[in-house]
Amino acid sequence: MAKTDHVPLPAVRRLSLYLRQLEVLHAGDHQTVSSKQLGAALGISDAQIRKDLAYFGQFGHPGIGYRVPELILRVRRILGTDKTSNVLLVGAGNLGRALFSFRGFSKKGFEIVAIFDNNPEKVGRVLDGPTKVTIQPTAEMDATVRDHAIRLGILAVPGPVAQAVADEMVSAGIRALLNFAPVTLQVGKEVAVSSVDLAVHLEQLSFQLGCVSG
Amino acid sequence: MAKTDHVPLPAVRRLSLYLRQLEVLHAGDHQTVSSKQLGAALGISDAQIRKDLAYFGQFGHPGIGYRVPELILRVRRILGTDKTSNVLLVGAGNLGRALFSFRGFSKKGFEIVAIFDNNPEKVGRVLDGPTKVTIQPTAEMDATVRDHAIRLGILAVPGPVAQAVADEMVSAGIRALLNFAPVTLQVGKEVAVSSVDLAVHLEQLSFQLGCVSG
DNA sequence: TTTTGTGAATTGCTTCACAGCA
DNA sequence: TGCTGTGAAGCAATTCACAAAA
Repeated sequence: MAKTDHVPLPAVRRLSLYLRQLEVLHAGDHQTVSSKQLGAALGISDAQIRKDLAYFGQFGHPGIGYRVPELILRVRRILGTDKTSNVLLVGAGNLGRALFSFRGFSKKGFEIVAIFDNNPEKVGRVLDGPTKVTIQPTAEMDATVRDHAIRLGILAVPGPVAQAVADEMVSAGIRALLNFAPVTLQVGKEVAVSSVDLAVHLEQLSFQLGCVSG
Repeated sequence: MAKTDHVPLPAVRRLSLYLRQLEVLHAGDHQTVSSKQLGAALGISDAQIRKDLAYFGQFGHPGIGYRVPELILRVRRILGTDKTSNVLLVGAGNLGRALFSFRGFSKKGFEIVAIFDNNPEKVGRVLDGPTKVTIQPTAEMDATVRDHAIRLGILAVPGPVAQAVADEMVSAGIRALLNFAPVTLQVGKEVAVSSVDLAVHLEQLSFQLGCVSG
C-alpha cells in the first residue's frame, strides 16, 4: 500500500489542510479535484500536493484528478480520524470552557468526554457544550482515562502549573498533548506534544510587520 | 549591526521561544545563560540557538554566554515588541471573549483596544478584561483602526464568515492577522497571516499516535 | 576552560520536468 | 489534452567542528 517510512512532518500538517478543503468541496458537491485546484485554494503548489499524497499511497487518477469522497475517507484513515477519539480537557477557565463549547470537533472525529480542574468552586459543575460534562478533580484522572480509553489530552491551565499537570496526564496514560500554556513541556518521547502559544503567534506577526515598515 | 537579509522563518519562531525562556530566567535572577543551557530547557540544539541569534547580530560573550537582561531587550526590539502594539479583535463569541480576558498579552507588548461583533445583542456591551472595552459594530472599524493606529488584528469568527470579515479588516488598514477560523484566508501579500486551527493540531497528534500503536 | 560565531558539510524539503496513463 | 506520480535538481535549514575570545 503506502511507503509509510519517513514522511516529512510538514507534509502531515498539510494533509489536515487538504482534508479541510476537501470537506468544503464535498459540501459543494464537487466530485473530483485536481492538485492544481486544491493548491490554488490553499496557496500551495500542485507538485507539493501530489508529492505529499504520494507519501501515503496512490490516490489520484491521471487525466481526472482526485475523487473527493474517496480521498476524504483515505486521508481520515491516515490521520486516524476515521474513528472518533475520546479527548480529555484539563483547565476549566475561560479558554478551557471556550474550547469545550466549540462545536465542530465532533465532526472532525474528536470528542471531549471529560474535564478536569482542581478549583473546588468548579469541581462538580456541569458544562454544556456538544454534550454535558461534569468537572472532575484531577485525582480521578487515572480512572477516567482508563475507563474511556483516552489517549489525547488538551492542556488549558496557567503556565506555572502546566508542567505538573502534564506530568499527571502522562502518568494517567495520556500519550498526546495539545498544550495552550506558554511553556515548553518536558515529556518523554513516547508522548507527542503540540503547542499553541498566542504570544508566539503575535510576535511572529509583529516581526513581519517590522520587516516592511517602521 | 546585523545581516537582516534573509532569515529562515523557523528562526523567527524560535526567537519567541528564546524570549519566553529568557523571561523565566530573568524572573529567577539568572544574569547569564549559555546556548547549551537555553537549548536544554527548550529541546533545541545549542548550535541552532547560536546560529539563530547570529542572524540578527552578535549578542554573546565567549566563555560567558549571553547576558539575560541585555538579550531580552534586544530580542524584543527585533520582534518589535519593545513598544506596545494596539490590537483589535473581531468576534465576541466564546473564543473571542476568552482571548480578550487573557491577562498576559500586555506583558508581551500587545493590548486589545477594540472589539467588533455584528450580533445586535452584543454590540454596546462592555467586556471586562485587562481593560474595559465596548463591543462595536464592524461598520466602525475604519475609524477605530485609524484613530488607534492599529495594524494587528485577531479573527475569532465562525469559518463561513471569516473571509468576508478578513477583507473588511484589511480594507480598514489591518496588516497582520491572527486567524482562528478553520479556513485558508486569501489576502494580498502585503498582509501577514498566522493561523491557529485546533482541528489541525488535534489531527497532527492523532497521526502521531497512530504511528506507534493501533 | 568555557563558550561564542561561523564556514563547511549534511540533512531535509520543495520544485522541476517529464514519462505514463486516461 | 489533462493530470498524476516520481526521479533528479535545487534550495533551505540544521548540524558539525573549530578558530578566536574571555
